Amino acid sequence: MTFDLLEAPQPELAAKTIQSALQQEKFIIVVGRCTVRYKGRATSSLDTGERLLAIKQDRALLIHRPYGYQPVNWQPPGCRFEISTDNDELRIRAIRRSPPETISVSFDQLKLIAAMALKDLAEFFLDASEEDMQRAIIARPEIVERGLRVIEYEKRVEPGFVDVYGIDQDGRLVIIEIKRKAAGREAIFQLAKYVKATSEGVGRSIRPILVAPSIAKGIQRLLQTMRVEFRKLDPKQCAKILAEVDKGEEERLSRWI
Amino acid sequence: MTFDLLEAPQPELAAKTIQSALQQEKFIIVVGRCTVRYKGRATSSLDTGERLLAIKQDRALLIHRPYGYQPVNWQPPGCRFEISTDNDELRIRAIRRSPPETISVSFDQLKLIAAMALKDLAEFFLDASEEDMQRAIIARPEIVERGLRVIEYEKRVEPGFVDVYGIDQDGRLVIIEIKRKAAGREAIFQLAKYVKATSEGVGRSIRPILVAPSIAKGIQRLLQTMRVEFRKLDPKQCAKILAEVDKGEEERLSRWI
DNA sequence: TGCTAAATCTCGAAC
DNA sequence: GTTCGAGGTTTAGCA
Repeated sequence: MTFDLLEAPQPELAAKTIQSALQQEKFIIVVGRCTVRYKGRATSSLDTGERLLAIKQDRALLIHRPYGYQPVNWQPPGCRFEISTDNDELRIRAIRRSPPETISVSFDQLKLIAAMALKDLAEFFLDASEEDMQRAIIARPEIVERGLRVIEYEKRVEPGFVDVYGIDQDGRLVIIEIKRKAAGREAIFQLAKYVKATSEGVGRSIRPILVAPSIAKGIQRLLQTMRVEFRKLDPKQCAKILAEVDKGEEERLSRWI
Repeated sequence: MTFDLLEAPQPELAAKTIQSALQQEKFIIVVGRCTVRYKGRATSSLDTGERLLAIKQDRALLIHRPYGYQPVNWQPPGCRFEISTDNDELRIRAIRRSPPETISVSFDQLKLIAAMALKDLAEFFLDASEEDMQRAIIARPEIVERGLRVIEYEKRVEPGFVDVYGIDQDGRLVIIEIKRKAAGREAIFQLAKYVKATSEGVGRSIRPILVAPSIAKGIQRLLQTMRVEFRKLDPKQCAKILAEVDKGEEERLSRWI
C-alpha cells in the first residue's frame, strides 16, 4: 500500500508530498501549528495554534482543533487546492467556486504528515431498515392501526412480495406496503398491483395501507384516486419499539432462568 | 514533545497506546479497516472499510470515511471510552450518558496510530453573523436611520425576541428585525407579530423595520401590504463597523493608561 | 433540564 | 442551477 509518512518535515518536502498525494487522490492528514483565515459567506480568523488538517479523497477539507465536535473551518468536497511555501511556512489554500469561498492555512511548524489511499465502499445504514420497520409492525401491529392483527408477511404475490398481510378490527383484509423514506408514486402502484392480484383469490374487500415516514409531494391526490390509505410511521419510532420489545424479551428470559 | 506514532501495530499494543493517550488527554488518530455500529437516538451500521478515527482531547469522537464533509459516526465531547482487543481486533467503544448512545468500532486492520497533545488556546473570530449585525446597529444606530436611538435589544415579546427596539427622531417607537441573508416572508410575519404584541401595551404608532442585505423575490408587495419598511444592510458592512468600534475602544483604553 | 433560533449549517431530492 | 425539507443535525442562549 502506498503510504506516505513524514515526521516534522521541512515545508518544501511537505508541499511536494501533499501535491503528489492530491494528484493521487489520497487521504491527507497534516498536524501542526497554524493560523487559519476564511472568507466567503462569512469571514473568520483563527490565530496560531496546533490543529489537525485533513484533506479527503474527494477534496473536502477539515480543520479540527483539539476539542469540539465540529471542525473550526472547513471546505466541502470538490474544492481546488493551492499548495505553496512562503517564508519557511507551508501554505494550503482551498478555493470553492460557488459560493465563492476561500480558506487559507499557514503552518509555521509541522509535526506530522500522513497520506494514504483508503478503500471504503461499504453502504451506510441509518435508522431502522425497512426490515426493522416490518419487524416493529409485526411485534406491535397497533402502531399501524388499533385492532390490527398480522396474519402473514413477505408473502409471495405475483408481482413481488407483500410486506405485511393483516386483518383489521372489522375483519377486512389489510395489505401493507412499507417504505423507509418518503413514499413515491411507485409505492402506490405496487400496492395497487398487490390488491389486484390478491382480490382475484379473495372474495372480500381489501384495504391497501401505505406505511412510511412521509409521502412525496404531489402524491396526495394519487393516494385518493387509488383508494390507498396512508399511515405515517417513522423508522426511528420503529427502532425504539424494537428496543423495547428486545428488552421485554430479555426480562422474560431472565425470569425463566 | 510527547508523540506516539505506530505503523501497522498489533491490536494489543494499539489498545495500550490508546489507553495511555486517553489518560494523558492526547489527540488520538487511528487509521485502519473497521466496522462501526451506533445505537442511541437512532441506530446505524457500517460494514468494513478503511476510515479515520479521531479522539479529541475533550473525548469527542469522530469517524470519517475517505469522502464527505460530515463524519459518518461521531460522539460529542465528554463521552466514556472502553478500549479492548478481541479475536485479534481492536475494539473502541464510546458511550454517552444522556441521551444514552453508544458507538462501537472494531478494527481488523490497523495502518496508523498517532497520539499527541496539541496546544491551541487561540480565540476563533467569526464576523458578520446576525449577532454582529445587531451589535453594529447598537453601536452605530445611524446605519439604520439618522437620529435613531436604541432603547433595548433581544427583548422578549410573546412570539419570540425583538432584535432591536428604538426611537426615531420624531419620537416614534421602532421595531427592528435583522436578517443576515435575504429576508423572506417569515421575517415580515415575525415583525407583524411583534408589532401586534407591542402595540397592545403601547398607545402610539410603531414603525416595523426589516434590516437585511436583501429581500427575497416576490416579497416587495407583502412588505407594502404589511406596512413594513426595509433597510438594506450588509453583514460585511457591519463587520467593518465593529472593527472600527473595537479600534476606537482600544484607543480610548490606551489613552487612559 | 428543556425550548428556541441560527448555522459558512450539510445533504439529498424534486423541479 | 434553485428550493424545500430533514438531520443521531450541533450550538448557543435562556426560562
